[in-house]
Formats: sequence, structure tokens, C-alpha cells
Amino acid sequence: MSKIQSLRGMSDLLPDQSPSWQFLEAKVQSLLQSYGYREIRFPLLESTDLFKRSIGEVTDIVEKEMYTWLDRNGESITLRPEGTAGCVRAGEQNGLLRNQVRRLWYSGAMFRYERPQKGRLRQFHQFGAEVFGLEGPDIDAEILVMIARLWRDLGIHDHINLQVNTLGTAAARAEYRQALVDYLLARKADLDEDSQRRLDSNPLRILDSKSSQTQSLLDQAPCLHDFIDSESRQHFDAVCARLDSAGVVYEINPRLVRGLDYYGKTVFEWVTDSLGAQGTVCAGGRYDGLVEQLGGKPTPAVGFGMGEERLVLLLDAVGAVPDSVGRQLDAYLVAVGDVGHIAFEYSETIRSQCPQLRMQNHCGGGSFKSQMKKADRSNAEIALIVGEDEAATGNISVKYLREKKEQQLLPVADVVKLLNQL
RNA sequence: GUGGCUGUAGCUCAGUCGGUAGAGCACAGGAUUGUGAUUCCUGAGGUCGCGGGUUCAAUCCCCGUCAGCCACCCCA
Repeated sequence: MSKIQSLRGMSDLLPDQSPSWQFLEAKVQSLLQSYGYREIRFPLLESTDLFKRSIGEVTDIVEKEMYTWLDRNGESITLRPEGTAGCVRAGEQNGLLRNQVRRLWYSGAMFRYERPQKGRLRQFHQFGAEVFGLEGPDIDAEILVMIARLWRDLGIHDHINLQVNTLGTAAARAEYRQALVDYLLARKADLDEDSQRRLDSNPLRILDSKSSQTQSLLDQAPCLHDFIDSESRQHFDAVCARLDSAGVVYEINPRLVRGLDYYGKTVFEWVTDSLGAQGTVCAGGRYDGLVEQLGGKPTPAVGFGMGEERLVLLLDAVGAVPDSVGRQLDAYLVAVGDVGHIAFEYSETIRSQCPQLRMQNHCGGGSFKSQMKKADRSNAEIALIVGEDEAATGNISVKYLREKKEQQLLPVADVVKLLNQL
């Protein structure tokens, strides 16, 4: 009988890795909240149509990467491949978006049926934030400045670069798309295979093809910026001006297009070269048409997603997580001899009076030596020792495991005092 | 979906030109009775990913399959 193992691309997050995740999550949450974002939670499962209508029918995500199946009632349902669609649906359905400004954030698992790779899993995790009801460039800039602050808080700002671009209005993009297709169609034979395929599926994606031959072909191609409408142009200039004054360094990349259909105007991508091929660590943009497209009133919106796995990978690669985050215990309680019940009493007294204390009671017996060994391996700062002598006199021996300090024999009440000063 | 590399102890890996396997770390016990990290001794732990084929004999060769890693595609 073979053992059951996890599904492909579904990984377990083990205790040794959780400090990095906790560090990341704590920083992100407190930063978002400090900018006035409020948490929203919505289901992992949604109607398949939600994603088809928002992400775009002909995108790779919808065509081949969604976990989709028929529910028992015959309805087609899908595990969310990204967060924006569900967030918009939840906001709209609950009346959050009616003529109001909303700053929302969320985090959680997303699912895409892809071949696993470094920084890419089938079940992966994202933080996302979406702002509704603001159409000006100020919020676009605020988001970018906020994210830049996050990188500083996390200690990874030296390893991430910002790329920005504007896609203009849907009309401008359609016009450009046609011009690009016309240009490339005439040179189809010189395009790489993938780009030839994209000519009719998603021509804009050809712009960030990795083929050098295709790239050199694009040098002479019509440029998106020449097609951008003046309003989008001004909007983008204003965003850039704010970034300049905030001291946020960025690169304007006219070939940056996002894969999801709903983006327009400002788009951006934060990229690192420390993670191999999956270097995009955070990406997003403006999607003023989506709420209406999903049945709501016209509502301007901007948002972004951040890949948690990728950020953790980067944090670890750079050594940005402080050691203190990993420490799980302050004290380890050793009980030697026939004193189990007394040690247990002591420990409960201590816990009641030291609510912050992280203490592990030794269970399972064993020699003094082996218990001390476990105390050491536990990474605790100190060992609290209860033996026959201590139990008989109401004392506890306090031994420092990480620093050179004399062992102390103290009454339980004094131990409480000492622990509260840690 | 495509390609390359890999799958042996809890972890990292070695190995057998085909005769059912070892190291380091980790774990458990001990080096005279209540003191951890160093050192020394001892021990436990593996149907060598799974299925099939060739063979007297396969963990090693062949085929298939599953999984992992990396890259393409795509994306966070």
C-alpha cells in the first residue's frame, strides 16, 4: 500500500519556515492598516463566470490554469486564481462600493493549475489590496509609495526595482493593439513560436517576450505611448511626479503590460533578480472598468497583489528575518524526581501571573541530564528546575542557558517577578 | 502543456562495473547518584519513490508512472 502524499504543487509550510511567514504577515498587516486599509475576507470558491468575466476569457489563467469543476447542483465553480475578482464581487454584493471610498486588503490562498517552479506553486498565497472610488493619480502614487515603505520595513528594498507604465484607456489600447498586430503580422515569420501564437490571443503580451529576436523586431514596432490618450498621459505624468517627490526610484517600461484584461492606465510591477525566473514579487494597476463590467456602477479602482512565497524566498535569501522572530520559548521547566505534581502546580501559578511568558513544561520523564539537554535544544533563555529540594522548600532553581549568569535558587513568587522582567 | 536534472535512514548525501546498503547531522541510552552546548561509547531507524520487464539474482540495466527541482509557457 503506497503512502498518500500531497498533491502536486501543494506544499506544506513547516515549523522551521513559519517565522519568516509570521514576520512578513505582521509587517504587511500593520503597514496596510497604518494607511487606513481594512481587512476583507471572501470565499476561496466562486462561480466560474466571475473569473471568466473579470480576468478575461482568452487569458492563460482562464483557459488552462483554473481549478474548475461542476458542483453537485451542476453549477460550474472555481477555486480563486487571484483575489481582485472576488474582492470586487464581495464589495459590490455587500454594498461597500456605492458612492464611497474603500481601502481594502486581504490575504490567503490562490490556486492555479501550473507546472510548479521556484516561487510558483499550485496553491500559493497572496496579499492583495484594492482601493475603490478614487480616480485621481494621487492614490496610484500613494499605493506605490506605501509599497516602497514596506520593502524598507522588511529590509529588502535594495533587491527590488519598480517598473511602471500606462496602458491608457481601453479605446487607446485597442487602437494600439491593431497597429501592433498589423506591424507584426507582416513579419510573422520572424517571430518566435510563442509570440506567433499570441498574435491572435493576446498580442500585447508579445511586448515582454523573452526571445531576443522578437525583442529586436519590436524595436521598430509602433510604441504604445504614441497611442495613449492625453488624459491617461496626464494621469501617468502626475503619478510619476509624485514618485519623484517621494524619492521612489522607478523605471518607465513601455513594454510592461499586464496579463489580466481588466487593467488600464497605470500598471506596475516590482521585480527582483534574486529569485530566478519568477522575479515579480508584487504587481498591480488601475482597473476602472471592472466593477461596472461585473454589474456594478462605474467605479474607479486600483489594486495590487503580492506573492507571499516569493517574498518569503527573498527574505530568506537576503537574511532579512531577525533571529528573534524564530525564538519560541522563554523558559523550559525541568522536573526531576517524584515532583511532577508540584512542578505542574508551580507552572500553572507562573502562567497565571506571567501572561506574556512562553514556557514549555517537560513531559515524559527522563533523567536530569536528558531533561537539561531538551531545555537546551528548545532554545529557551532559561531553565526552571524543580527537583526534590526545590519542591520541599517552595523554591525553583533558575538556570541561564544563553548567558553567563549564576544559577539562582528563588521562591516561586520571586521567580514570577524575574520572569516578568524578561 | 514542453524540456533538462533528480528520487537510498527524520534531514543532507555516499555506494554497489547487478549478489537486498553506509556516513554525517538529528534522535535515544550511557561515561558512578541533581545540571545542557564540547568529547567519547552504544543503540534504534531503510520492502534503496511506485509498477512492470530483462536476469539464477535488480536499489543498480530497460520501460512506464508518480513526485521534487530548474527552465520554457504564464504569472504573484
